[in-house]
This record gives sequence, C-alpha cells and structure tokens, in this order.
Amino acid sequence: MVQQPMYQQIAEKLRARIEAGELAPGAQLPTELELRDQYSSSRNTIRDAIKRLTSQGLVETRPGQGTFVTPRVDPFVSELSGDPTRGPGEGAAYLSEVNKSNRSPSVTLPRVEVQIPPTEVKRRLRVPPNTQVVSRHESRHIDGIPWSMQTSFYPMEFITRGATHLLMAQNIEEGAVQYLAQAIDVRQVGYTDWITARVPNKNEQSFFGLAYDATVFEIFRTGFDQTGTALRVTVTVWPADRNQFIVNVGKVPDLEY
Amino acid sequence: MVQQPMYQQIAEKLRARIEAGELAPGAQLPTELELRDQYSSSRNTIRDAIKRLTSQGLVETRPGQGTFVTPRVDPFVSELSGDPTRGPGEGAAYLSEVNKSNRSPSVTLPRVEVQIPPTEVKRRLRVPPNTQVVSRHESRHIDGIPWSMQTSFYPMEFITRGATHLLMAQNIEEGAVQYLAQAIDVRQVGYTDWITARVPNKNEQSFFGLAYDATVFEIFRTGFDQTGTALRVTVTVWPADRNQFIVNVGKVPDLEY
DNA sequence: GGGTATTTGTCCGTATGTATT
DNA sequence: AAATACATACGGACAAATACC
Repeated sequence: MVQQPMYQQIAEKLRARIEAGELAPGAQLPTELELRDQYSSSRNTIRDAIKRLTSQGLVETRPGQGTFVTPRVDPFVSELSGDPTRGPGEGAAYLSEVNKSNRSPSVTLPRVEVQIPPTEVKRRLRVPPNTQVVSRHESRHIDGIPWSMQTSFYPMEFITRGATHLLMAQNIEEGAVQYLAQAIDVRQVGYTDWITARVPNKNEQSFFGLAYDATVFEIFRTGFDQTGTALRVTVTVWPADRNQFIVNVGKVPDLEY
Repeated sequence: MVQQPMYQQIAEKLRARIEAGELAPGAQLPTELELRDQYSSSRNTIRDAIKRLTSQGLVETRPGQGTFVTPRVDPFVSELSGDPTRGPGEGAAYLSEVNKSNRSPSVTLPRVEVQIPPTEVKRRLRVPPNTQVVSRHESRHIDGIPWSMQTSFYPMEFITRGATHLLMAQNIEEGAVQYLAQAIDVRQVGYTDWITARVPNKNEQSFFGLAYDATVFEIFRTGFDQTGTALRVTVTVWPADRNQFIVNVGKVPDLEY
C-alpha cells in the first residue's frame, strides 16, 4: 500500500472523529487555522481535506461561521409502485401519504405553461416535433424543507376535449390523473417510471440548497391509457440526501421500513 | 446578479465549449498551462475550474496525460418490477436480459461466506442479533466494464434444511430464488426494493474506477415467502453514471426506452 | 531499460475578499 | 466598527505518472 497524500490522511482522521461521535451531527469543527496547527500542515492542505468531506456530504462550511458536521436528516420514503390509476404523489393522495409519517407537507400553486417540451419528454409522450403541450410545474416542502420539484406534461388536445382545469393555476384536489378520467374519460391503466441520478442544475441548487456536486434523482413517469397511448409525462426531481424510494412487487407483508 | 468568481466563470466557458461540441467526448482539453494563458489566470485557478467539471462528471483528468472530455457511456437499464418469483438479475435471467441489448455480460464466481450481516440487512431479514447468515457476493461486467456488485444474504437454517448449494462457490444456474423453491420449497412470492444513492466506498471506487465523489445506487431487495417471512436480502451497488432503472406498474405497452 | 520531456497531483506561503457575529 | 472564519486568487517548488525516444 502506498502512502496516501496528506490531505486525504487528514480527511480520514476527521472522518474517523466524526463517525466515532466525537464530533456529533451539527457540531462545529475546529477552524481551518486550528486544524492547520493540530495537523502541522498548511491552511490550503486542510481546506483540501475538508473539500473531500463536503463533497461526500459529511460536513458543510458556512462563510463567517465555520465548518459543521452535516446534520442527519430523516429521509422521506416514496413508494413508486402504487395504484396504476393514480399519479405520482398527486393531490390529496400525496399529502395523506406524507401525513402518515407525522410530517407536515405543503405544495405550491402550479405554474402552468403551454410550451414545446424538452426532448426527453417529447420522446416519451410520443408527440411530433414542435408540438405544444401543457406543462404544470409545482414544488413540495415537508416540514418546511424543500423536498421535490415536479413538472407534468399533457397533450394540448386534452384541453379542447374538455379538460380545461389543466390550464388553471390551481391545485387539482383529486389529482390530475383522476381528473382526466372524470372529465374526458381518459384513464391511466399503467405507468412506467424511469429512474436516473445526476447533478443538480442552477435552479435546483438554489431551490434545494444543494452544492453544485450534490446528487438528485430524476424520475420520468409516463402514464398510459387502455390503448397503450402515453397520456402524460411527469418529471420529478428529488435531492438524494433526503429521499429514498420503495418498489413493491408481488405479495409483500405490510411494511415497516 | 453578483459577479461570479473567476474559476466558476472559466468552468462555465469550458462547459460551453464542450456542450457546443467544440470539444467532443474523449477529446483532450488544452493543458493547464495553456488554459492559464488562454484565460490570463493562474494554474491553480484553472485547476479549481477543472475540479468543478470533474465532480460533475463532465471531464476526467489522467496524470501525465492530460484532461479529457468524459466519453459518453451507453447506460444499461434494469427493470426492477419483474417476476416476483425471481431474483434480481439472477443467473441466466440476468444474462439473457443483458444480451437482448447486444451486450456481452459476465458474472464472477461468487465469494461465499458465513457471517453476521450488516445492521441494515439484519433489520430487513429480521434475524436476531449475532445470528450468522450465508452471504454470496458476486460482481458483474458488461462489455468488459464493471457494472454492479451484489451480495445476497440467506438464513443459515436454509442450509440445514437442505439447500446446500447456497454454500458452494459456484454460480447457481437457475438463480438462487428458483433453487430455493425447488430444493426446500421456500417460495418467493414478492419482494420490496429500497432504493438509495450515496458515495462509493474505497472498494467500490477501485472496482468501478470511480472518483471519491461519484454516486452509486444502492438497492436492497428483500424477498418474502407466502407467510410474509423474509427469505433473503440482496444488496446491489450500481454506479450512477452507467445505470438506470425502470419500474412498470399496471398495464404498459411494450417498451422502447 | 533508461533518460527526458510533458502533464497532472500535492503542498506551502501569502494576500485579499466576503460573510457573519 | 472590529474580529473571526471561510472563499478566492496567485506564485512557487517538487512529486508522480505517462509517453516517447
């Protein structure tokens, strides 16, 4: 085994102090200058060590204040395999699911737009190029913490066929999927979730308060009707540090996770 | 909008050059000294800019060679919602699934151990503290690229009840779940997948060739029998840069992703 | 195989800016 | 306003990895 560079050794020592509990979640680390003296090093080397820990989410730095052990957050668990006739945490369904775990969720009013969708969405909705669609964007908090951002895309023809609520900047209480069934008899009988992970963009960094090198889940949910036609695509972005997912297949016992 | 620091501006300019196609995937960037001159900066500032790009997976550096635009990999898509009576990409099932996409998969021989499982596994398998279990660890490559690492845990009593193949360091052709059904009539009727993302540990970094700040998916699959008893826990680790997942619920048309 | 040039990695010192208390 | 702590930026020196002759 070769000798590791100094800044990695220091990072490991700090990690050990954290994981041993000597530095509890939320506690402040020694300042960079103190650490420099403790480890007989230079401030820049200490900073390199701390950078390693921050990009692993172990500590966070606050200018003017200090460096702190990242407080542990209680992750929220979302079930992806639910009722195929419902949306992804939509409307009341989502709120009650969250409430079960004694948490207080909130949803912003949707921002509704008519636009040409991003390529990934176009492919899944199977609409021709330059076709406009309705998009509904909303974000959710749990216990005051930003938890997810979501944009749903629907074909424009749903509006002309009578599903006019899709264009209104108001929450659809029963969920958009249920609304479509009741308003214009478009029924979702199944969906496909496509799960990826990536780094957050600028918007997501500021909304979630994430570092540029953090990780978010991005899940594309495509809903299908009886004929196998895509009736909507919902894109949800979830910070990986506070979200986890469950998929149930077949017969499983009632949970405690 | 405030003025951004120089190293971030440089990072953005380099990103623009990459995304414009001026620097194609696999292409070499100018050396740090050349970039220093191009942007009238210092080498350390250039290095800070490049660090931002590497931790976003946009470029990679090779000591002694240079900095290169990260080659795009064709991600492999795994379906989590499959047959509840089968394992996760187990045995022949996994291999044929991969083959469909014209890729050539391979699986290592399992490393079999009898051990006390990690806490997370213990909780899911619902075994008492200090209970030993059988673990079977294997890793998979696709087209020569390391793709996933997997460890399955089974109760020891399965051995005494006759499922002795579990202890053998050989691949179980039909998959361990099918084997359990046939050998000792323990049948998996459903499973729960629990999906998280985290940074890779040392082992995973070296096996997958990942940076310390990369992201891996970690999926815990708990299989249940007719009585709702957990019959095994399988932990699979997948690098996020080359893996994506699909979950189908309800009736969905035949795919193209 | 050895030697040399090139390129990135590590480490240090210093100065100044910005955020917070 | 002053002190404290992290952030940015530059310069320099040497080490380590790689490629090439």
